[in-house]
Order: sequence, then structure tokens, then C-alpha cells
Amino acid sequence: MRKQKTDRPEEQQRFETFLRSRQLKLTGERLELVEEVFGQAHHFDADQLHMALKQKGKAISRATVYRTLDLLVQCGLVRKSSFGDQHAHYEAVRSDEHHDHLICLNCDAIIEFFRPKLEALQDTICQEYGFKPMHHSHQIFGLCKDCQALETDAPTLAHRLSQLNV
Amino acid sequence: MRKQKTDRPEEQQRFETFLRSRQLKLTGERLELVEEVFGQAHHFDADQLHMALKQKGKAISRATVYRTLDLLVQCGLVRKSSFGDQHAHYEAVRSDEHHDHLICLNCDAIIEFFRPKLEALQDTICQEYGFKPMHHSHQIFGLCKDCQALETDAPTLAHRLSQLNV
DNA sequence: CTTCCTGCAAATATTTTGCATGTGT
DNA sequence: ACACATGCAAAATATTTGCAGGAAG
Repeated sequence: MRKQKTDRPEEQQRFETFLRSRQLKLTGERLELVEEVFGQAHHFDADQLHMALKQKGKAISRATVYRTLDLLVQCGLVRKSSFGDQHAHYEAVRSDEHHDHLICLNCDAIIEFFRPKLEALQDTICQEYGFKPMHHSHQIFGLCKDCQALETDAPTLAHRLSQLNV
Repeated sequence: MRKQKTDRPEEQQRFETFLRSRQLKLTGERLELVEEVFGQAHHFDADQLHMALKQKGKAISRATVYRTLDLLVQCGLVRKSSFGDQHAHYEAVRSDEHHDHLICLNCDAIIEFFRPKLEALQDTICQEYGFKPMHHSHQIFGLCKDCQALETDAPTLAHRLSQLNV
């Protein structure tokens, strides 16, 4: 038997509304996946999510993980991004606030930032080119505070830097 | 018999110097690839380059294309980036000037921009976070001047927008 | 009872790698 | 000669898709 609407967290309700609006079905897999996504602390990838679910005894197939993540992106509950490595990264959207990222090449820490002045400057640039912006991605790669203090392995760092395809 | 150094364009000379410095060899394939890369108008991907070479009767294997592009990136003659689709994009570096990109979701036009104020603002942000920037990527997706005038296919556009993994 | 969903395995797409053979230095 | 390079085909990686059986509305 299904729980009442009001028993479910907001994100599950939002997903349900979205699914209904498209005549799609609210399945156990979809609910479990949303729950796990919002249980994750920030950034994760498809494989991590798949593993995490498996560990909790919810063995949802990879195909369904990808299919559901895609729905969540369309519904606006999840953001998908690429950090220059070979696979996509995802993050639960907890507010509508857009942000950009600082990415540590040593420890993979991801620091979020938002600067209205920067957003405004982008708009100015677009205006000059007669370009209509619809989405943007701004990523800064380097070393976080902690990793600057540590002695980092220079060749490894140089390699990661050169392999960034962003 | 090899041509004299002075007969070759600057980028080939730079590549030769780089190869020598690492005890790597100056092969016909490598020279042809550099030539083609600098013959390309701006952005291209590995497959386009491979095709272009094949059409000119220089059938260089895919493996060698990838291996050589990697060397060119290391040597600084080529920049590698990802525009949110599934494959890497490359561009010949014709000057040391860094730039960012406006990317049209309708016609795939890539417009380069550089704004010192924006670069400075990034540095300020990094300072605040105690972050040491080493590389950055800033991409704005939307519609170029020409495509705004055209009637674009809204569903297609929405789909591309939602599928951007950046 | 219809439509949509799932898991599986196969297909795709892009890039990398092992190996035998070939080629600059 | 030696070390490095090439092409090929297979592997690796990440993601998508067709299909047959299963579940939601």
C-alpha cells in the first residue's frame, strides 16, 4: 500500500507531480532512486548511485538508473555536469539557486560558488555579441586550501591538468 | 629526405623541438597531422580530423590520431575541450591568448570571447576561497544572433538544452 | 487490460591498449 | 641496432536501446 502524499519528502512529491503530468508511472524503483539521490551528500555519478543502491539491497539496474536520472534532470530535481573526466556527474538540486564550481585536482573536492557580479558580466558579454544565453557552465580547476598546504605530487597534477578536456 | 627546418611552418618546428626534447620521433604521420590540425578552421573532433586526413589520401589510423593529438595537447599546440556532448573537441592554438566560448545550440557556431575583467573576477573569487586556480572553463550556451532571427525548433532546442552535461 | 516500466544483454560511441611489424635517429 | 611508432584488432568505459516479461493506472 502506498503512503499518503504528505508522508513523502518534498522531492518525491515534486517527482510524482512531474510523472503524472506526463502520464508516466510512479514505481518503487523511481521512488528509491530519488530517495538515494537526495540522501547523497552533493555530487555523485551514475555508478556511485548504482552501487549505493545495491549496497542497500535495492538492486536497480544500470539502465533504470540512467533512465531515471534523465527524468530527474528533465524535472529539474537533478543537475548533470561534466568535470573534464570521462563520465557525467550529478547533484541533487536542493534550491533553485544556480552555482558554479571550483574543483580541486588533488582531492576532487568540489566547492560551489555564486557571484551575481559574474553573472551580470556574462550577460553584458552576451549582449555585445547579440547572443541569447540559455545556460552556462563555469568551472575553475586548481588546488583547494588544504591541498596547497600538502606536498602534492607535481607530475600527477600536471598529468591531470593536461588531461582535462574542458 | 627531410626539408630544412626553415621550410616548415612555425607549428611544425615547435612540435619538432618538443619531440626532440623528449627523445620522440619526427614521423611523417605526425607532421601530416599537425599540418591538417593547423589547416582546420578552428574547432574539430578526432573523427573529423581522421576523415579529413583520409580524404587527402593520408590514411592515418585512429589510434595514431588520438596518440598524436595527446602529444600536441602536451606540447601546447592544441587545446582540448568538452562542449557537453559525448566527445572531445580540439582546436589549434594560434596564439597564447586564452579565450572562452559562446556555443549556439541551434547551429553549433562557436564564438570565442576574452574579457580581462571576467578573468580578474575569477581570481578574486578564488582568493576568497583560498583556492589556487590552474585552469578554467567558461562556456555559455544559447542562440547566436543569426539563429535568434530564424524560427528555431523549440522542442529540439529544449532537448539539446536538457541534454547538456555541463 | 492497456500503457508504461524493468532487467537483461547487446549495441553504440569514444578512446585506449597489447602486440607484431615497421621506421627514424 | 635500438628505441620508439604504427596499424590492427581487442579492450575499456560510459551510456543507450530492443525486447520479453512484469507492474502501475
